[in-house]
Amino acid sequence: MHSPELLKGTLQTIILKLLADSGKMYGYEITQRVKELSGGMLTLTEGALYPTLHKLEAEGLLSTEKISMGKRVRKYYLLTPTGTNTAAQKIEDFEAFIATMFKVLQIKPQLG
Amino acid sequence: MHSPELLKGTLQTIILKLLADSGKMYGYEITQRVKELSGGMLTLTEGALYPTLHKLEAEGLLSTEKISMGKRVRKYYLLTPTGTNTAAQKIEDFEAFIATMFKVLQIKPQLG
DNA sequence: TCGTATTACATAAGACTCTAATGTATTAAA
DNA sequence: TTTAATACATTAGAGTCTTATGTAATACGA
Repeated sequence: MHSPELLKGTLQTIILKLLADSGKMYGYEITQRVKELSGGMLTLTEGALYPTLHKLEAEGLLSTEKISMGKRVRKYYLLTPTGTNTAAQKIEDFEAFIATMFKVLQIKPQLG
Repeated sequence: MHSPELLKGTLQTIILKLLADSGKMYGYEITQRVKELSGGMLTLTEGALYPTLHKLEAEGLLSTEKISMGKRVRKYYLLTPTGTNTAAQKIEDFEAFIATMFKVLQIKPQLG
């Protein structure tokens, strides 16, 4: 991203939405999915991702499953019922934020 | 705003765009204009606004004019040529950010 | 088979941006 | 006359990120 500051506050929303859509994902998978969906415009750094995943788990929004892949252990994250509600709420908040920003900046959403 | 974290990174964009549209404004006027345009959803705190104005001035994006209103002194901020360019760039960055977020979140802009 | 890239987890220091609190002073309105 | 609004400003602290670093398994090409 040209303006990484804009990303602030959106990381939790992104994680929760991806998990809501995909059921369960592990950390590295999330970074790859974001890169793919954004067409390479957005890259999640591990220093941001893992602390956020741990925080969301500590808050009861996510639960984890460890799956052994040979000698390697993958840690899958899943939404809890609370996490599912929060995911929906975060999406709404984001949409409201965008609508407000369009008003304040007096610009219109671009389609396509 | 329900999610004040989302505002992070957008303050400079808001200030520069308002000045681009209005020619010149003073700090308090900016807070009122944002409140008005957002329908009360967004309130700029002075602790965020003034340091940002000073920073933008120090970076050469804004210049100032002090106007005496009786015993009170208003400090008007204006875009420099560089500031005008940066304002346009920040709007573009914001629009690109929104487009990317819609892709990543797999949602669509709401019209109206 | 040896080195490099990728996969996969994680932490820590520091930067940056904001909120909340506080401060000063003028002016308008009740 | 006292409260609200106007108008400037600073500071401590919180929160969220980037950058750097670390460990280790696996895949791939030379």
